[in-house]
Amino acid sequence: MHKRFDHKKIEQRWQEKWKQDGIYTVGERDEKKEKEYVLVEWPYPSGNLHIGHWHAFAVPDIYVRYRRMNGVQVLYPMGFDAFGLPAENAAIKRKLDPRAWTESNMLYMRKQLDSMGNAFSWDKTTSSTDPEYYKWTQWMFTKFFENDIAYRGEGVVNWCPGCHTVIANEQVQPDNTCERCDSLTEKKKMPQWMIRITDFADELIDDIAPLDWPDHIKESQKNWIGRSKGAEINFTLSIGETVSVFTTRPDTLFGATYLVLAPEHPLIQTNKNLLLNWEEVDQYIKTSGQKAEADRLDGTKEKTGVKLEGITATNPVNGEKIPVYIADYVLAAYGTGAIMAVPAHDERDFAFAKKFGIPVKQVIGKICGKRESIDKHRTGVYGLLQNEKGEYLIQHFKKYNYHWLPGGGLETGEDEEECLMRELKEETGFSKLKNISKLTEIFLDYIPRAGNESARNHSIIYLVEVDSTDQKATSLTPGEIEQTLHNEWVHPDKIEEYLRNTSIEERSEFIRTVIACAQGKNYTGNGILLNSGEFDGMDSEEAKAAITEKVGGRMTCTYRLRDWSIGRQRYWGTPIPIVYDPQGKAHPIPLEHLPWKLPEDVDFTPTGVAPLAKSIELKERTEKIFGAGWTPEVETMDTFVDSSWYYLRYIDNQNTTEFSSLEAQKTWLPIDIYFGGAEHNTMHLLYSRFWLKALKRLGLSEQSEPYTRRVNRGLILGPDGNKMSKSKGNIIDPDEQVGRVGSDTVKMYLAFMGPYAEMANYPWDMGGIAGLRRFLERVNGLSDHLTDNPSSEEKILLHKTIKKVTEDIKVFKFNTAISAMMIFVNQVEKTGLSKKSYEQFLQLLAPFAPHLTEELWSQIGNKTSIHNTLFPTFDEKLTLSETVTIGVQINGKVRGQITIPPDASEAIALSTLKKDESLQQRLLATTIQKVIYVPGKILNIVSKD
RNA sequence: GCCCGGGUGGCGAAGUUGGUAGACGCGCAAGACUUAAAAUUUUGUGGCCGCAAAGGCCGCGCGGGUUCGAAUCCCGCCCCGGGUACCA
Repeated sequence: MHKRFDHKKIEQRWQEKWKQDGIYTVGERDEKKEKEYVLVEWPYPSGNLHIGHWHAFAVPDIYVRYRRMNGVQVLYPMGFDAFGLPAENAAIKRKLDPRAWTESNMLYMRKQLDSMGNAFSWDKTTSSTDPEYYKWTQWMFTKFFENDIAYRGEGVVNWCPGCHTVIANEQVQPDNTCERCDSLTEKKKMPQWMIRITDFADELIDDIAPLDWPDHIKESQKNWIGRSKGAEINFTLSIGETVSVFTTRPDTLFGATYLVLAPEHPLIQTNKNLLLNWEEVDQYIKTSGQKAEADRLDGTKEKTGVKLEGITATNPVNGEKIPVYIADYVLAAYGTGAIMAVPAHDERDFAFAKKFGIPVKQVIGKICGKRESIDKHRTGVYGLLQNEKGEYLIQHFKKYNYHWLPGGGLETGEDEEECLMRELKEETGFSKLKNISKLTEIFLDYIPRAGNESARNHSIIYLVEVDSTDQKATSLTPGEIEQTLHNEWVHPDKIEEYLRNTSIEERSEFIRTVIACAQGKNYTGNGILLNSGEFDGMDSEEAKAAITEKVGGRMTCTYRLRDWSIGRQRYWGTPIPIVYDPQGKAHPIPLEHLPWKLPEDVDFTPTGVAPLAKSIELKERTEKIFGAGWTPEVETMDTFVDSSWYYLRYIDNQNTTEFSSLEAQKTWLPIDIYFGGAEHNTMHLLYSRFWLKALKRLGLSEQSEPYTRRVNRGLILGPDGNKMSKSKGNIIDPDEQVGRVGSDTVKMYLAFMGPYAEMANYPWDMGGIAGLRRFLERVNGLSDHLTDNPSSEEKILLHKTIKKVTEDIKVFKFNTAISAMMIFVNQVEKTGLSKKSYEQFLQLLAPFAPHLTEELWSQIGNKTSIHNTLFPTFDEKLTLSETVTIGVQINGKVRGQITIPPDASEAIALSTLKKDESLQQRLLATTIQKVIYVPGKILNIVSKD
């Protein structure tokens, strides 16, 4: 029965009681219990909790409470990531003190967080802006500095010439202008505080494997680091300099037809006097300097570049003189900032070479490679043309697409081979073809035909020998090479062996490659070397090392990952704890002077000078402590630094002598589950993983991976299906919702929207939340259905429900857990339930609706909290069904159903089937050919009319 | 562009070691209660054909394939979202 309740009163009563009794206080580690560290990403105190915060914190609380009720000591801390740009912007715009603004926000948001009624471990809280926190951020930085993990280097920034300052990527508009003053911004190299994360790149990749993370997150991390193995090879320039290039494909060195330097490459500036077209080059450097990296790498845009007139390079492997270009598709920060370009085997080089008329030289051949669309050339005939050297050229003959279909090709009196030979000659222009023979045939596809039937089609590969006197077969002109670029000559023994030993799938793959070739794409895979002197016939992989060795290069790895630039010319951040002596040398600030506090006498209006440089107090403080002429570092740290170690502070937040004791780390780490948004899957996760590894290297931690498990959640959208934003006016205010329907309802609605660990988008639905409120009101009325004569069905249903809820919580499918409880309530409202079942049901619901269940729990006379009871368990025997209804299919179409025991034999299934009249009628009309019976799943009768 | 996700009724979704597609909730429709409305409650509810029942056909972004059987596996596309190194 539906029964309204006063959620405000209930929530207030129990939140106060819980606080009073401290039931969620973690305190010391209780060794009698299992531990679980559940972490959620700490919020930025923007001023108001939004509904996304509820989704992020209230829903995992279900899991936390479930684990608590399993007797686990759960750590579920919360704090604030409170440094950052918004506070500073508020300060500039509204003339507020960033600290005052931030602290009042935190105070208010703390109240809002309390309204969730979560089992937060508030006794372990911390905040990045607390001097007792950033003291340790600074201290760790000084340790990194002393151990060469942090260093003064060069980084690329967005420079706004109008504001005379560095601006964030976010402040750069799509047309590369500054959002504040509309000046055209540029990329500028500046001295920067850097962290040597690249030193840890291998560990960061290799240690991912054992983690219990979704594969796609591991994948993005690996891709972000982007380790590629390759070689560094030196090319000598005609001006006497040497350029080192990085290539992942040293095996293609014979195919290098030009060299490309990044526009920022240092050799260009040092040799500008030798360039015959310096003005043009200089102009190009300036233009590309304005482009965003993503634009430079955009494969759909036309490649740009400038030839360096007056310079050539020598290919070390064959002495060929090749031209040198600068082009912005080469990045200064990646590899050596210079590449050898092999247009035949790299798509970008190919596009560039085509545009600039540079020769294309093919040096790799292979049978299978990159997949391309097969829609246009689904089927047809493929010839392997064999030249006098005995090599094969794979050729796809489009003209014959329909040759083997009824009504195609054949002329009177011709057999298939004669027909093919005649048409091949017409198609290829080869006049002297001989000895055609069928080599293999491959099922490629079904192709639709007029009417309903489809024809299974063959693709057929013929071996066609080309007469050696046929000029065309032995010397293709450059134009023809361009045209049939990726029809590859392949060594004969390889191809025959390949075709003999491959599966249908691999042969299909082969055909697809052939099709790709016919479409004029270039080939970027591995293969067998051609046109490569003494290396001809060698396998790509083998050739990589061999060629590198021959030219005196070295095998090496390079990473897409760059060192982490952490300096910010901003006020509201952790001050970088460095002072400079009168000679300008950097010194770390010793622990006794930490926290090195943010000065307060600072004007943050952007004037082109870092805000801290304007502080007289900071300057005086520095001189007072370190001596006359000493100056402070005026940059603050990237906020990603603050959030790289907060989980270490939570577990030892009162420690005044260490950032986090080894003992605390041993006790609580690693974090068992880290809930968070997909937006943090690459950078934050990588930075914080790095941080722990760096600490370990310095002996400050014994751990090497912080997060055992990572779970991403989806995104809550506005009721209109769009992302919530002020301008769209579709923001759902959680306070308003909680005031209207209560915290339990909001929490359960968020949990009910969809599976939690799924990165989907969920629009807010006002009707949907009303449904959850109704459910809770029915739960509130459930005590009216108590009966002294419970049925056995009721008990079975309860145990099935416990089982379902338990299993679903473990995999964060709170939506289906709730649905199971709804089914339970729907049923027992009709049939009644025992007091014992009622109690167990409340316990089952307690993690989802902590306030209401606590209230009802006390109403039936319990004196202690429901949240300190043990979660119900189920009896497996009671959850097993005696019968199951399965579908009956006839030729794969569902025609009825039968009810039989789950483990019934096929004979029983069939005899049951015979009792069903309408099914029996159908079967009598046909001849049964085959019976497929999967117990508990399906009975399928395959028959023929 | 590149990397990583997502796409199933009017809506949120269930169902994935291939086995009755649409549980549960919302919405909608009809009935009960009520002077009336709200609330509550009962029943129905993927689409099309059919008065109805029976039944049939079609349906999981699109196009193909494998299979006795495909939302699920394979191939090729389209659309939407997140990240892209100074937003956090």
